[in-house]
Amino acid sequence: MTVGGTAEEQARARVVDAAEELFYARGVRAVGMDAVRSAAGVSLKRLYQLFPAKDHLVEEFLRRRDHAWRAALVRHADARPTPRARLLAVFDWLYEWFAEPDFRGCAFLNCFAELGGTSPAVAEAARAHKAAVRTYLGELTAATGASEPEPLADQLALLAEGAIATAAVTGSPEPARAARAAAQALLAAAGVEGGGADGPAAHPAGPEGYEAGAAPRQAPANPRTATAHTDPASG
Amino acid sequence: MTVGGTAEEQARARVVDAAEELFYARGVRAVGMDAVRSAAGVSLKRLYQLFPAKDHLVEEFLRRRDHAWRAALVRHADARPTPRARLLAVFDWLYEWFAEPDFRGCAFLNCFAELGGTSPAVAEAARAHKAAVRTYLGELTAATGASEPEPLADQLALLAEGAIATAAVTGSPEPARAARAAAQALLAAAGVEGGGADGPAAHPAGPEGYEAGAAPRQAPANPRTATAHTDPASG
DNA sequence: CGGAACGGAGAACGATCGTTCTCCGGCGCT
DNA sequence: AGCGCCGGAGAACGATCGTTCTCCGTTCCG
Repeated sequence: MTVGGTAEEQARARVVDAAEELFYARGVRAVGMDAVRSAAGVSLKRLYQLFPAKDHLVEEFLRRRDHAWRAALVRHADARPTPRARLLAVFDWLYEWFAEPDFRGCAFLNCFAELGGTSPAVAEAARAHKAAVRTYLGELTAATGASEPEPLADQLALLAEGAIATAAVTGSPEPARAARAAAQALLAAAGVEGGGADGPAAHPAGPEGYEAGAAPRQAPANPRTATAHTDPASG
Repeated sequence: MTVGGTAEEQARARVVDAAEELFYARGVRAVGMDAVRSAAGVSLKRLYQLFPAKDHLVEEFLRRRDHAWRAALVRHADARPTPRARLLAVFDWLYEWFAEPDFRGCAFLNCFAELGGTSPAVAEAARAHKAAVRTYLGELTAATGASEPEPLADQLALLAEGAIATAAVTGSPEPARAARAAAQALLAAAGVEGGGADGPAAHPAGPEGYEAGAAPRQAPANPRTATAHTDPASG
């Protein structure tokens, strides 16, 4: 990890990696700059050369997380052959994410809860992230040919959001299953039916049509702690 | 507000009122004990007599919020005549709550995000609150006579949870409407249909059958900042 | 009326945190 | 070799926070 690039880029990457892990696991305010420093293995002086204030580091953390998280989601979903399968794959991906041992909910929701009341920048980052995800779901929904895709996408977004929050507090990945089932019902009610089998609901990802090519691959989806499966990058 | 009871009880109530408002608006760690002290109008000495540590105050805040929030929800929903109307009324009540000017999401989710990673007590409080809400939705769902009430209740709970989170970050109460529509679709798919009109979806509460009697009224649902409507107690 | 217990106001203390500064060893250049 | 610069390690500083302590006016009881 963090190979290539100038020394400064490597240092930045290591710092943001460390910050991401610590901030996500314990919350922003519970993590001191010194903890980031020692986890990243840089000197305090260098840390402040790279990020003149903790706020900058937090914003960079959120920026990176947004890119990596959405890229991983898109990569997983866009590998499916049909629009309906892509939508349902979103919930399969959530299941994998929830099952990761260090899953602790949505980093944006967490930061919003902690800092959104006092930091407009964090509030805006959370809002932008959620809007981007909602936009992606809107595209997937429109592609299904549903009669009214926008309200349906709103509803599917709520299911995903609720699953994330519920999985976080309960510690169980099951909410992803329930959300998937609900999404299926809502799609059916909107006239979007699956061919025969519904694809893999019981286990992670099906073997059908990976590398379908449409994935934007916007961010490198950092290989830190690279997990075996398609790496939900824990956003 | 906070009339009756011994002086100690009044002081406790004022302190928890102040803490609730401050913790909810700004987050727990962003609020010092001194801010609670001056907002509650008690001396620091008395504050520490009542709550020997900040953790105790946080836990009391969550305990009170859980009771008040669920009591307000139950009071609103149980006033409706049919099980199906009660379930949908949950989302109407969410709409009213989201529309309150100082709404900032679910206090339990916020505290979990901020402290759940380091405080097992807070994590457990959040888990218990969500479980209690889910149980209530389960009862309402079972009363509709739906064929498989438990999975359906899971899905409805996800919709409510997602609506709360989405309303918090977007600042709009609309997610409650989207969640209500989705709930209606899921109920219909489960064979639970409304008689004719769906009851009041466009505006707060219908005038039908208040004081239906089944409301547990477990907590006084503190009258602080008493809003005009049925007081969703901002949980 | 005297004194003792009590409560309020806020200073004080120790810890932590974000941020800056100092010191020092190593490296390149002449 | 001698000199100067850069980066690392970590001490230091000021602010804030949770918690405790001190001081002082009031009040209640004999």
